[in-house]
This record gives sequence, structure tokens and C-alpha cells, in this order.
Amino acid sequence: MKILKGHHGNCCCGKIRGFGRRITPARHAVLDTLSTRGEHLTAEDVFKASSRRYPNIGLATVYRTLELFTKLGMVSKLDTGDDKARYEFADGPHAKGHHHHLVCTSCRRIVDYTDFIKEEMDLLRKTEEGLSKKYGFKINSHVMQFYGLCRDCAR
Amino acid sequence: MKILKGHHGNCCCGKIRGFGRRITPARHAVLDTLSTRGEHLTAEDVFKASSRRYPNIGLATVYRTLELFTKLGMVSKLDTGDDKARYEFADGPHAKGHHHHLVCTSCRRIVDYTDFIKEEMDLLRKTEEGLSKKYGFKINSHVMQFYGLCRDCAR
DNA sequence: AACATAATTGAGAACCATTCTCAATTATAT
DNA sequence: ATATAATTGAGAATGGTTCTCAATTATGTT
Repeated sequence: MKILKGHHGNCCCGKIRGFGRRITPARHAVLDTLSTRGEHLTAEDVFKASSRRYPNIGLATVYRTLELFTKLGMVSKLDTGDDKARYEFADGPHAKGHHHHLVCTSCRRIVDYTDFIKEEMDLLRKTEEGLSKKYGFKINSHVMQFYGLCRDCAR
Repeated sequence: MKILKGHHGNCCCGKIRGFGRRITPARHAVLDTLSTRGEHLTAEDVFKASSRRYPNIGLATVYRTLELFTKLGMVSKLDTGDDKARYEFADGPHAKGHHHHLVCTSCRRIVDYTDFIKEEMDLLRKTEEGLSKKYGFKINSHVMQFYGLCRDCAR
């Protein structure tokens, strides 16, 4: 299958190749899906959407691809408490910008919020620094998330 | 089996009974385990330790009990990223005090920290309030956690 | 103290997201 | 065009957790 020179050629393929990994139709399909279909997609979501573009893709490949992209830092893997990982573009050309999540524990709706992000980032940076020093950890990531009931589920 | 009137009688049994649930040897064993064996135990950990006190206990019962205690607010269920839930007493008579977690993604060591807790709580409270108002969520809980490599794993 | 009844239990089966296996295919450097 | 290692699809396997169900038991009532 011919690889189209799309907008991905510029931003992601280089990163993939840089790690000695190959550009394949399956990876391209996943990339397209992630940039088209919004945030917090489950592997199954990605599989279904990618199948439209590339009908032969297998679910295992989707998992492997998402794992690779996560390792390369292109994708964020989220846990929103329902035993299914969710994926979205990490900060970068296709990303929505740094945000955190507010999750409804009843209907599983996920709201991305950016309110208080500056204060959060300041505190997170400060905490990371303090914890690194005190406990000797090299901190790589954090999770900050709120759970509750959305308006519809609360009533 | 006779239920001993131990220190739990005062703090937890009332809570359990208050919800129309019964005090049983299995629940007592889990309670003892949680108060004796430290933090962030997996269900399997709780099962093994509780089996010593009450050899007939079943794993399913441990899961059910931990779920119940979590629902009653006595226990916190944590996800530290390794596909096994972990449990510990929530804030209360037996709890260690409010803390957050620093997790080594290599050896899975978990450090409880309380540094910056005041600032964190302030920000969390403020954020919860802001998000409640803006998005109409009734926020019930939050997760704030750091991932990285501990000193031993980093080198 | 024994009864009635609904809650609880243990054991194993079932579930289900994810990972693994392996032979076949394919991207890429030469 | 070729060689080679990476990648793939399909289905099996994994493993933590939940479910099922008949048997047991805690608790309020007599």
C-alpha cells in the first residue's frame, strides 16, 4: 500500500523513523484516527475507526501501535477508571493543548478542562522538584484527575 | 465464629451496620488485615493475609468486602498503573493521614508523601469548586499521583 | 433459646481488556 | 531486485475481577 504524503509526514513519521521503526499503513491509519476522531478513544474505538481506512488492520496491531506511540511520547494513555485505557494525542502539533480530565463516574462522560492549569502546572512543577530531591525519584509523569457526577447524572 | 470485640467495634462496625450490612468474620478479617499490614495492598495481598486469620475466606469475598468498604468510604482504592487495584484505609482512625503517592514504574515501589499537601489541598479545593460551578459536576474524588523511577531503578 | 429471613459466603466459572505466539508479509537499506 | 529484520493478523492465552448459585449465617423477632 502506498503511503500518502499527508500532514503526518511532517510531524510524526520522522519521530517514528528516528527510533528505527517503520512507517506502515497500520500506523498511518492509527495516526489518522487519532488526529481526526477527538480525544480519549479506547483501543476498540481506534480499531473500529482505523478499520474504515485500512480494513485489514488487527486489534493487536492497534494495541501495539498505541503502545509504541505512547512510548515515543506522541500519545497519552489515560486511565479514567473504567478498566479501558484511553488514548489521545499528547502535547504537540495535533494536540489540544495541555489539559486535565473531569470524569463522570456514572455515564463516563469526560470533560477536558484547562481552568487553573497555570496554578496546577506551577504546583506540579514545584512538587516534582521537591519529591525528586527528597525521595531520589526521577519523575516522568503525573496524573491529576477529578471524578464526580455530571449534571445529568446527578439529578 | 465468635466476633471478638476489638478496636474495630468502635470505629467501623457501626458504619457497616448503619448501612444495613452485617458484621461477619470475613469482614472482620479484612478489617484486621487492612489495619495491620500497611498501605496499598492488592486484593491478593489482603486475601493471603486474611486467610491466616480466617482460613476459609474466599477471594471473591475479599473483593466484595473491599468494594463494600470502599463504597462506605472506609477504604481507598488506588490505581498505580500496574493493572492491580490497591487498597488502604481512607482517612479515619486507622488511616495514615492524607497523603498522595509517588510510584516507581520499574519496581512498583510506592512512596507515600505528604510534602506540599497543604498547597495541593488548597488547589484541589479551589479547582473542585471552580469545576463544579463551570461544568455542573458534583465532584466526589480526585487522583493526584506521580510516576517515575526510584533511585535504585534510575541508575 | 429457637425461628424466619435476607444477607453473605466459597468455589469455580465467566468475563473481558490486553498481551502473546507464530507463521506470513512487508518496509527499508543496500 | 534482494536480503533482512520489523511488522502484521488471527486467534490463543493471560490475569485481575466479577458473576452465579446453592449452602451458610447474622440478626431481628418470637
